[in-house]
Amino acid sequence: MGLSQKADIAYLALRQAIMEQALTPGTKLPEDPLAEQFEISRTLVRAALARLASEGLIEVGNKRTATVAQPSLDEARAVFEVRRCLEAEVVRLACERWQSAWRAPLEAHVRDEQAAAKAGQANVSIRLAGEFHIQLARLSGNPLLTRYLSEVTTRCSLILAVYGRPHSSDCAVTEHRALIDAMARGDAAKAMKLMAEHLEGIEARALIPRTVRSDQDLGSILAQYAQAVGTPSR
Amino acid sequence: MGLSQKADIAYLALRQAIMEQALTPGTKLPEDPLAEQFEISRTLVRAALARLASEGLIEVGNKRTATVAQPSLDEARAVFEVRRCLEAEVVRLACERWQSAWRAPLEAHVRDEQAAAKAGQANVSIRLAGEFHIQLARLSGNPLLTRYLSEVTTRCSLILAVYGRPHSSDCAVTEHRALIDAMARGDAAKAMKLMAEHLEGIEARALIPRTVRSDQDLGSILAQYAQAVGTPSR
DNA sequence: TGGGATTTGTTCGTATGTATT
DNA sequence: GAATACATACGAACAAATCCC
Repeated sequence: MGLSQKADIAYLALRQAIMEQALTPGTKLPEDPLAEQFEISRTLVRAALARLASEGLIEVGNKRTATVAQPSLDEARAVFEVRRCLEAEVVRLACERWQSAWRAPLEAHVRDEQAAAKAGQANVSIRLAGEFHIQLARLSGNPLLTRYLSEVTTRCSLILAVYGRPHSSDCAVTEHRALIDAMARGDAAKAMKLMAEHLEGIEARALIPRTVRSDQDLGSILAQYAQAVGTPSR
Repeated sequence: MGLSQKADIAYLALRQAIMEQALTPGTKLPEDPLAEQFEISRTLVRAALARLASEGLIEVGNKRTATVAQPSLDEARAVFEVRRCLEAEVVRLACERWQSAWRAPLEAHVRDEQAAAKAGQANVSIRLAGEFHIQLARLSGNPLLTRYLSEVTTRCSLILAVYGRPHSSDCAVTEHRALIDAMARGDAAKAMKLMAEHLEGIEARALIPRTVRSDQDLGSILAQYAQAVGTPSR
């Protein structure tokens, strides 16, 4: 929204690359290479970068080359705090408005997560885990809530890239299954409790500092994300 | 943030004009007049508009002139739903981290609200009422929570412009005072209850449809907002 | 319906600031 | 520490689409 078609592709590709930790925190994102990679002008690149910056995924400003953000511990805690609050509301609303037809697609998603985990595709696994929560948010029927949750979820992926254990699969698949069960039973209290514990687990795993890599080869990384980033998330 | 100094001024001025309902929903915002008004180029105007659009305050896209947004009833309900959730968290955290030094500034703000209300300055009154909630959010110590709450609060002002009673002062001053008292006493439960009722009242007043005006004179309206929009809100 | 004026989308060139040798 | 190279910020101009009469 607000971005043109082509700029949207660049935005989505970069966003997904960051989510999957293909672009690690600290990586520089110069406008010219990005423009060439996506075959758009710098103007559109700037629009995409501006949006990523507004969502806290990259750091820009003052004639400095944009870089993938490296959230501080304080920022990380703030993001998790807001996420707990939003996820609780999501679960509450999803339970309240639950429809039996919702169960199958959620379970299918969890199966995908499991498949990715078994296949050892850590990056895909991380992305799918995040998307599960976004799927849930959609069930709330509230587009704004969905947008906010989408933002904090993506930032959590980034935080895990900085502070999390390498290859720790973001969410335990079994916890997602338990959540679905509780919601399908209409047990809102249980579902909210499960979600709270689930997030607690993620946050605990996320607060183990480790060293960061930097300065990778942009072209080879983005090539695979440039094409067919799928349907816009909203 | 992300916007240059001059673009920031345009953003803040437009935002405040929308908050104070000086620019009513449906008003067109052509880029050229704005550029002239703020003495910046269209590039910077576009940056400011993009940000306003991302916050749901204006509608853009599809080669159409940007207009002040006219939230639908569904959107309005969604915004209030998220606001209830965020405000509850704000109050909870503000109580948890309460410091006695916070009381005086809050009470000073409420006095300003009262003065504006007595002076019959409906627009200033609406803005101050919104800013009280943003002040509260800052006390949570969570910048992300503050940003989100700031966004929904501003959108609520817009919603009141579309659906609210004319000149209904957004928040009853006495309710703000009661809220401060409860927090100062450390009575989190009471404070959260007061906030919930307070928001309920606002939402109830906001859901009375009325006709909308449109197409006003941009120049004369923006002239007063262009200068000294004060310090950036974050 | 059609045509002209207006307005947006986009590109590209220049100036300015930063980082590095 | 100064100079060079590089990347970004900004603005002017062009083309395409829309709106209005």
